[in-house]
Order: sequence, then structure tokens, then C-alpha cells
Amino acid sequence: MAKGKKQTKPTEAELTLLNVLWQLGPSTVREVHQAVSASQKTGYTTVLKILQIMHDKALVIRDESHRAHVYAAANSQDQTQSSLLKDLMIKAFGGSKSKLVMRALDDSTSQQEIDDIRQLLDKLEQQV
Amino acid sequence: MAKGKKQTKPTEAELTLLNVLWQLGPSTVREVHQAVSASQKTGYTTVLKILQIMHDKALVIRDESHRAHVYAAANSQDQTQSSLLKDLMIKAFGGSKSKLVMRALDDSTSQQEIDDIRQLLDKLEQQV
DNA sequence: TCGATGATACGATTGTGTTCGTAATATAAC
DNA sequence: GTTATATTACGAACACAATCGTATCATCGA
Repeated sequence: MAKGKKQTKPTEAELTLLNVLWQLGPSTVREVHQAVSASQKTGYTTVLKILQIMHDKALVIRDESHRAHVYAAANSQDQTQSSLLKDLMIKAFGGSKSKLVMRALDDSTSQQEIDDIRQLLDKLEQQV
Repeated sequence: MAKGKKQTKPTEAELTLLNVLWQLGPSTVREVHQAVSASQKTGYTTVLKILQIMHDKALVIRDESHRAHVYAAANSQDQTQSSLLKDLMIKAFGGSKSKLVMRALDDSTSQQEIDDIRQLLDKLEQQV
């Protein structure tokens, strides 16, 4: 079934760095720090430390063959998003996916979004 | 617009207790503890302490007119679910609601769930 | 080779979440 | 009223997240 990843849930700071890595691809600490600095002030060693912790947790992989280690997300953005959604589904929606989706859609949903989702539902149905 | 609540985000333990309060309605510490004990072993004073902290944070309200204080969720389950979803949407989906919904739906969605969501979409559309 | 530069490693600090033991307090029973 | 009992209040302990200063180490250029 290809679903059995035990991914530890990234913390908030970790998720911020993952977002950078997904966008930039494999990056050095300096690159990550610069990207993060654009939106918030964070020390270089703070970014370094968090990346090291993430490496311990296997949230990122790193290439140590160069002087400046190159970090990359260990899991895809899709996988991580699914994992986080599943976690929230269990803790706040009693495990019900449709309740979660319905709550997400309950207000201020544009016609465009409605159409997009209908289309996705059609596609899902055909896959069965 | 009725949207401007600044709700602090409940922690995991807090969310567990909120789930109990939403299900049981206003309850004493003992009642909450008993409900929680059904699924996990937790000390009575632990539940008490967390409820007190939640009271400080205004996540619950309490009636102190009786010997045993009666606690109730300060916000509805719907509001809290929306708030948590919005938080995740911002942190993990770049603020895109449709990306979140589509990720939630992308695999292992049952026919029943698909039908339920279609029905909701119909209803949303009629409201326009 | 050696020093300057820039990188990583390490450790300390602070804040918050979670847990629970014990003290203090209020109520009820006798 | 006094004691037993149930409840709240308080504070300590532990774990983890987040931050950063300093120390150490590796590389490159002169």
C-alpha cells in the first residue's frame, strides 16, 4: 500500500525550514538562513542548530562531502502535508476526513474552488 | 463578519480535554477525568491542572458557584476546528485552502465520503 | 606553512508543555 | 464542632522547542 512512513511530526520552526528546502531544493545552511531572513530575523546558528536537530530526527538528509553541508528535505512536501492533515484529522475531527474537509469548506469558499473540487471528486471516482 | 476571535491555539493535551467537554457539555474535573481515563491513564490532578491553565488562557470558562467547579469550552468545536485548520493552512499550505482540501482528498477517499462532500458542495452553491 | 575566513559543533539559557505529589480548603456526616 | 472526604491550589520536576554565544575545525590564499 505504500503508506507506512512513521515520519515524526515537524515542529513549527522545523516546518518553516522545510518549506524553504522544498522551494529551493538542496541548500546550504547559509542559503536557508538567507531565505528565512527575508521574512523573519533569525540567527545563523539557530538555523544551523535546527537543521542539525532535524538531521538527528531524520527529517532532512545531508551531504557532507563539501565543506558546507548541503541539506535536503527527507520527505516530500506532499507526504508531509498528508501526514500533518492526518494528524489533525485524528486529534480534532475524530478521525473523520469528510468532517475535516467539510469544515474547511464551510464558509467563504469561491465558486472556482467549488468547481475545482468537484472536478477532483469526479477524477477520484473514476479511479475506482 | 463575525470572525475576529483571537483564540490561542490549544495544545495537544488541551485539545483532548476540549473534545471531552464538547461531547459531555459542562463538566466537573472528575467527570472530565473519568472520560479521559477511558482511553488513557492520566492523573486526576493532571486534568485539573490543565483545566486551570486553560482557564487562564480563556480556552474554557468555569462556574465556581458549586464546590466542584464546572468547566465548559469557551469556544465551539466548529470555531476551534476552523481555527486549527486555518493555522495548518497557513503554515503548511502557503495559505491555500484548495490545496489543503485537495491534499486531504487525494487518496483513500471512500465513495461515501465523496458523496457527502458533493452534497455539501451543492448546498454551498445554492447559498450563493 | 600559516593565518584569515567561514563553516560546524557544543553547551547554556529561556520558555512552554505535561505530569503529579503534597498542601490547603471547603463540604458533609456524625 | 470535629472529623473524614472530596476538591482546589501550589509548586516542583522533567522533557522538549527555540535561540544564540563561543569554541573548534577545515579550507584556501598568500
